[in-house]
Amino acid sequence: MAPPLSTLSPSTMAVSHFPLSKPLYPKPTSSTSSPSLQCHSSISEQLRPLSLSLLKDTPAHDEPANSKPTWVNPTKPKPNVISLVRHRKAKPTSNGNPQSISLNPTLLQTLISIPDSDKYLFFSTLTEAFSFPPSDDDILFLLNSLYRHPKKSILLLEWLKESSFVMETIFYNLVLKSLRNARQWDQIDRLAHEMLDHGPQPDNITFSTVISAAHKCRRFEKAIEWFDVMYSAGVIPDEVTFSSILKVYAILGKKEEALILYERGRAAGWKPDHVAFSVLGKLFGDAGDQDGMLYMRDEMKRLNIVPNVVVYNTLINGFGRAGRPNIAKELFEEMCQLGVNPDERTLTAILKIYGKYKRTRDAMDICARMKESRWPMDQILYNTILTMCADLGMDSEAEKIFEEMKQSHKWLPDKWTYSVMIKLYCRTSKSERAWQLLFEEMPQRGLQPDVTCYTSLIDCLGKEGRVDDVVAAFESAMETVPSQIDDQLCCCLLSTMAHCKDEMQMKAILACIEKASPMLHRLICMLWNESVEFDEIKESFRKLLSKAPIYVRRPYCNCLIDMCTFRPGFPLHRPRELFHLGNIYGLYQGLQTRRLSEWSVDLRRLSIGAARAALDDWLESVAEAVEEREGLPPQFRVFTGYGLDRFKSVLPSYLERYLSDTGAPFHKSEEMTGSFVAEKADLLQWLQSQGILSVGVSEIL
DNA sequence: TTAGGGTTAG
Repeated sequence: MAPPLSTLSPSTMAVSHFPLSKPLYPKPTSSTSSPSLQCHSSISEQLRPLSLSLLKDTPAHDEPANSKPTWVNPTKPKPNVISLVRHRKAKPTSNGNPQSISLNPTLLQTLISIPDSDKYLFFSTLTEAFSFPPSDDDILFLLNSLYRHPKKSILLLEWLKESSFVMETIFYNLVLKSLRNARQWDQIDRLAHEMLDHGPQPDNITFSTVISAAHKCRRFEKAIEWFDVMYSAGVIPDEVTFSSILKVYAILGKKEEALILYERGRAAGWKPDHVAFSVLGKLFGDAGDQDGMLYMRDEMKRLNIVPNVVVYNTLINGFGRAGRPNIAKELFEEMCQLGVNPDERTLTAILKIYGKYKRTRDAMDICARMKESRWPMDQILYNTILTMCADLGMDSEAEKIFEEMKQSHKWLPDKWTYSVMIKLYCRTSKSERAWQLLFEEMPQRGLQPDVTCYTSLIDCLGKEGRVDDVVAAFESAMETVPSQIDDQLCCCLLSTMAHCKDEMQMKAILACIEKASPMLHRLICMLWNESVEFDEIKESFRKLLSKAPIYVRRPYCNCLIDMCTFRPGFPLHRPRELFHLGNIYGLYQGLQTRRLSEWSVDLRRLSIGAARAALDDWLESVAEAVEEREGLPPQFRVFTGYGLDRFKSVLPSYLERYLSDTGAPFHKSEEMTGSFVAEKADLLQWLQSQGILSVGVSEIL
């Protein structure tokens, strides 16, 4: 008998019944940061008692953790959360016509050529083709062949019903698959309900297909709904259905729900397979949750499951995303030692990580082994190697690979390749070459540049102060990829404004911004207007940020501060107002540090205007601390960073000049490159001389 | 596609 829905429904079994105020496994403290695959067994140990307390209404499960899963005795009560036996695929037998007739070879083509709307012709063609009831094999052949013709699949099903054929679940399942391929959710939902109401009885495959169809049609709520329906219909999901629904939880970021479902399955004796582990691995990896991934590894060890290539790929990607290149490397070497051959995706994952974390030696090692071991290659991997060279500053190697691709018959450069090369040339300020690739070579090869190509070029041209060329590149982007114009490109336009020489140039960029983002244009007009007050700016800025992706929010704020700092005409208080807003929205966390021996401000990752605002803000906070009679350290430090190339040295040079021009008593630190220090007495006296500090310094010193 | 589930690039 099916268990009551209230105890099994995933929507109720998760958060509503078991609110989790704490994570399911403990996070390591910041002092224990050494990455090791061996030291985390305690996580699962600590998870175990918690899981048992959560799972009171599941069948008793008193075996040791490392015993093999066991539900093999059919006299024991069947687990009611997950069926441990996978649904058996068996051909239907009820239509009593075991011998397949040889189908007219032209029948299929005839059926496909009939217009979808001509139901009469479709039916009469079928009736004519079969002088006696068709065999199940014939029907299955036709349904499989009509996979890419969903409307015809439905018509065939209707003809079978009208012909009083005994309908089998498998026929419906095949039609559902055809509809899933065509992403026709409403039809799928209708057909599945028809099965529930009138038969044939939906089985595990029906529900798995419906759930994965909801996933593919991005109707995630429907996937969860049908998982509930499955239990209420008395069909117990097996491991395939479990993986399908876990995948849906993963996409929705419902980590707790996924883990609780997983634990319930485990408590019922389920031994998850590679697919389930790769779904969980992706879930944890996307969340940057390394403890989750390590817990998963422990689980696999306990169950004596050696990860396959897909699980390794998932974990390597996940640890790369979580900022743990050493663990990713350990996993890669482990799989090679175990004889699990890396595939294209594995190599893509590990080389991406080595590029991102500047692991040149490791990257070269992999490239050498790729040649020796004849590891596989594909287009994405080829482009990833190119990206890696660019990330590692190996520009001449990147150019060599690019030229090889142009000569190649197999791995021709695509728009991704060009995007990498354009970015590389823009980074090294070779805007002419980037321009040539975008406007000449790509069209010659029939490649349509995407927005990232334009964004790289506009950013570079803007930094070089080539405003007319920025406008020309933007106009081209508006013409070719108008729907792709995004916040990142808007940011580059904003940043160009700070480099405008005159009002005419500024108006030209403003006109671009108006076309790209009317919302941003409105905010700029408000910032310009002295009579617009802080609260109005705040609301307009909030609207802009809330629709922008997270990674663009801080650059947006930086660029707006730069514009208000360096363009004449903006009210003088705007930069500090915007910096204050940036703080309110959490864009500038962790800039200031207070230790007993030293207070400091880190300006290294800010734009010039934002750095100036942050420095002024910090100096004021020091003055406030003095006025509040807080204990002060003997020394104060400003981190400005140091730049080796033209672009990276702009901020440190500016800040050095700014500190010097204001007469602030900061001098270059000898023991820490890229920072300036001041003694307490000198700084307080200067703060008082500038009117920033109102109390008398002699009282304090 | 051969009745159902998994992993790659700015």
